[in-house]
Parts: sequence; structure tokens; C-alpha cells
Amino acid sequence: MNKKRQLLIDTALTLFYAKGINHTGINEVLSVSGVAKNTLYNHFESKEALIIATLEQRHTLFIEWLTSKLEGADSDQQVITQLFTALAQWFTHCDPILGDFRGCFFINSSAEFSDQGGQISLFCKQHKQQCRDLIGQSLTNKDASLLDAICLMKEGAISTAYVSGDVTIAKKCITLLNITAKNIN
Amino acid sequence: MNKKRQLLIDTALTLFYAKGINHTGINEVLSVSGVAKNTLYNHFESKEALIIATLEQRHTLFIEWLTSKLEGADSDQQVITQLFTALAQWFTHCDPILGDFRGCFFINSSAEFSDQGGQISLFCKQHKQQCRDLIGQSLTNKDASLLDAICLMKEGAISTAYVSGDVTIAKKCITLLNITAKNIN
DNA sequence: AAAAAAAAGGACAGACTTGTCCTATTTAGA
DNA sequence: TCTAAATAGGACAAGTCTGTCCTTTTTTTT
Repeated sequence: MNKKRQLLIDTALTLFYAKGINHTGINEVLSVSGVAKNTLYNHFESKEALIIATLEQRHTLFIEWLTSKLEGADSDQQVITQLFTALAQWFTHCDPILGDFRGCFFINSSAEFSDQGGQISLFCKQHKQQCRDLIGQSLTNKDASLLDAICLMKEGAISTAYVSGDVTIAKKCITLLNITAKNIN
Repeated sequence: MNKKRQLLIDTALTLFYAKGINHTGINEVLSVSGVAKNTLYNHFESKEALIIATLEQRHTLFIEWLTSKLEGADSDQQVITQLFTALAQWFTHCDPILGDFRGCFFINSSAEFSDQGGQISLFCKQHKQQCRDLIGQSLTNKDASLLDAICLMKEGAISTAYVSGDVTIAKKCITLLNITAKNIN
């Protein structure tokens, strides 16, 4: 049965993202999901294995979300607009796919586990790289500078929205990046 | 004696920043500092009180560092150059004041404690606001847009340097922000 | 030098954590 | 229907954590 496995991943991801991984015990995942401890350890070798599975789940979800949001953009200006409009929706808790905004799950997880070079940090790094690649493919300007600017602003916006609580920042990025895009060559 | 109190804060800050707050127990702070548990709880009501004290310590240190790095800049272009050159030094572990780079202590702490509206999250938010104010005071262009761009890039650079391990990103910000600065009006 | 405050050094409680093991029950496949 | 796998439901071990309490020693102040 993969149903129990999936239920555990879904429950763990929700709790990990909402409360932080270290503040969520295995027992809480079990009581919320209604699954027995025996079953969890049949599917996952350890808590870390469950963490990795939640990272993979969130990664798949986020890439799907990002892909759909970038779809149909046929100019760099449109890529910028669509991307940061989508981020604004996420920040204001108006996105049904990504759920209640509590920052970036991967940035948060990297912060919780400062095991540099470890499995968790490595996964977060790869996630960011794939997001960058995806945005890069949507751009017609293949100069790396514009992509740099967009990704920097994206990371900055996520961090600012979460730490400073400024959810209006995503919209400002659109104006700023359009200035950059027009003058980068 | 404030010496013991300060020693506890220094030791805790070093460990908290290096390993994360949740992965650093009180007992480790005690054994590394050589202070007795009794003494710690005479100076601090709880672990959370010690955490707040380390945040205050780091805040003071960071503001001093930022102030010194922005000193003498008499153009916006120079503010940008000096700020991101300083960040580059920090990222490459070449800064003796801020110590080994492990991301932003405040972003990390916010990620660890998703107690939105809680004491820790609030302090992190205020720290970011004060950094913004300090940079804003150094700028001659009092339009908020340039300040927005600089702060967004700064947050993005810190996050990218830590999660993606790209320490070259700070230098790229200088070029990008100079484009923004020239075309923002 | 005497009195008071601070710190050391442990022991310990209580709660929490992950992970193992056992038996009974339910579910799925042959 | 019969068999085998999966799950439930606990008990439990071994470790962690924060925080309290005690006595003894050191340091500071009067």
C-alpha cells in the first residue's frame, strides 16, 4: 500500500512547513495522520528519510506550480510579470496549491540543518538550481545577467515577505526588473 | 559579574549561528563556556531569554559592521559598491567581524521559529527594518525604489550565497544595481 | 577579617525525542 | 477461501532536552 506512505508524506510536509521540522515530532505526524508507528518505520528508515521524502514532494509540487505560472509567456517582460504576480498570490495566502505562506520550505530547511554538504542542504541547493533552469528556459534573452537578476529578486522577495512580513514586495519587483531587462544590453 | 553573562552570550551566539539554535542544547553552551548551569539560570530566565540576548548581540555587531562598511560613500553608486563588496567578503569567510558565513542569523532564526508574531520573529523583523533604514540614510536618492532594489538584492544575495553556495553573486549585484540606479528616474 | 553574593559541580525530575519490539487485527492477493 | 502481507495499538528502551535544587567553593564587598 502506497496510500499510507503518501498520507505520511502529506501530513509530515504540512506540519514541517507550518511549524518547522525540528518542532515537529514523529509522534505528532502519527497522531495527525492516524497511522501507526510501525507502519511509518516500515516505509521510512528514519525521520531523516521522511524529511527527504517531504522535500521531494514539495519540490515536485513547486516545480509544477512554477511551470504552470510561467506557461504562455512569450516575452521576458511577461515572464517577469507572471512570475512575480504568482509570488504575490503565494505571499498573500491566495494560492491553493502552495498552501499558507511560511517562507520557502527549502530555505527554512537549510537554515534548520546547517549540515553543509549533507543530504538536506544538498537537496535544497539542487531545488534552487532547477528553479533557476526553469526560469531560464522561459526567457528569450539568454544572457545570464537577467536570469541572475530575476532569481536574486525572487529569493529576496521570498525572504522579505516572510521575515519582514512585506507581502507587497513582489509587485515592486516587477517594476524594478523591467527596468533591468530594458537596460541590460 | 557581567563577565559570565557576556561569556554565555558569546558562546551561545557562536554555537547557535554555527549549528542552529535547535541543535544547540543548553548543556553544550555550558560545557563550551565552562560556566555552571546555576549561573546561566541566574542571568537568564530561560533558554528563550538567552536566544533573545544572542539576537541582540548579533544585531549590535551587524549594525556596527554595516555602518563601518557604508562609511565614506558619497554617491549612491559607491554605497552599492561598498555594501556588496563587504557582503562578498562576508560570504567568502574573509570577514573577521561577522565570523564564518552561515547565512543570516536572523533569517535562520525566523525559519527555525515559525512563531509568527512571537518575540524571536519580531526581533528579526525589526533588525531587517533597521538595516534598511541605515542603508537608506546613506543614499542621496531618497526615492524608495532604489532602496527597495538594494535591500531585495541584499536579501537575495545572502540567501543565494548560503543555500546555493554561490559566493560570486554579491559582485554581480553591483553591476545589476548600477543599471537600476541609472535608470530608476 | 567577616559577611554577602556569585559561581561551581552535580544530582535529579519531568517531559520530550526517535526507534524497536511484540501481539492482535485488518486487508490484499493467490 | 486460505495465506501472506500490511497495519494497528501499545509498551518500552535509551537517549535527549530544559529547568530546579542542593551543598561546597570562590569571589566580592563591607
